[in-house]
Amino acid sequence: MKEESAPLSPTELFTDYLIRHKHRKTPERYAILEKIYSIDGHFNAEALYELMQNDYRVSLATVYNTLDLLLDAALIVKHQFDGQPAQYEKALGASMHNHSVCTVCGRIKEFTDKKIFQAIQAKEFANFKSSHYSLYVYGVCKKCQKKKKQINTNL
Amino acid sequence: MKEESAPLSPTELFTDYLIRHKHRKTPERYAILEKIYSIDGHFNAEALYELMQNDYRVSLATVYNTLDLLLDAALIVKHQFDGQPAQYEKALGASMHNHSVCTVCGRIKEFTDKKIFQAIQAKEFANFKSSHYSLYVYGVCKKCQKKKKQINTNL
DNA sequence: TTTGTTGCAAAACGTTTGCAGCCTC
DNA sequence: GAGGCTGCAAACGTTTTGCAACAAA
Repeated sequence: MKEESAPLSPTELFTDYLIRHKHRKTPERYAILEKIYSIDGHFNAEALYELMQNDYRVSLATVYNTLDLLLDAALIVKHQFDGQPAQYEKALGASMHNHSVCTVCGRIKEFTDKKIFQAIQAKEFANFKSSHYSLYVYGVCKKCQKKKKQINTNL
Repeated sequence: MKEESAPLSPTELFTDYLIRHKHRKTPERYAILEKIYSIDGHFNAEALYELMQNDYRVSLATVYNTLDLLLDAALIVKHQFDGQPAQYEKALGASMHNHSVCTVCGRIKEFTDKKIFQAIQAKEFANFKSSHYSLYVYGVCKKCQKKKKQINTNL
């Protein structure tokens, strides 16, 4: 059985990145990466920091430092939803998805759409090498539609 | 000449919104709206505040307050690019555009694409009434591609 | 007259930074 | 052994808040 182009694990990719950029391979960094890849869905720096306290204790500063490295290594993705602190999620193993954001309650849901994906993938830039994208569709969720209707009726 | 469905001006729409939501029609709010609609492209709260000092003086708190109202009234759009303070832009009269963001230098450019636009417009949600969207394509701009190449070569 | 809005300054918040000691290389 | 990395706490910059005075309704 041939093994050409076996997919590299997040850890292997991170090691690769650290070596290439002449950064040190500290236990803190690997502990954070592992924790992140055990999380499904979004998380923020603070929440990750709290989670870490249970097993491998690291400072919040190191969490931020490592998140920056992982971002640069394209192992995680960062989202900045309105009033909230920055949200992160793993970049590997998760399906490519978009986000719908309720402008009233802030609720965020994920969705996928083949046509949208293809249209964006097909886009060619003259002076720009694109790597990934974030699409946020804003609107009002079902729950909040009711509330809004009341306001408009009461005018 | 018939005049059915004459397009309402930002000011008219704002008045409408304020009345509907039982908010007061203060001169500060209209001054801010007017200033915003005189700006082409992005701006942040601080920059808007500075600009206002020249004609109608308002406090920074009022700027933030009014930006929130205009956001809710869908008269402006808000963007949260990475390290930067929140960026705003008028929602009416501007062409629907997307943003490409260089992950190295942070440079942001606008672009339009009919197919992407149509694909997103066509998307139907089961429990969500969409109103607008933001698409951020991340990658590396030409200038920064050179720098990166150097790093990877030097490894 | 009532009460939402303003300006001001202080506080809050997420994130970054400076520095001494530590640990990878 | 040298220099990058860590933890800690203090600093930072943006945004929010509390409050007294003001003004729209």
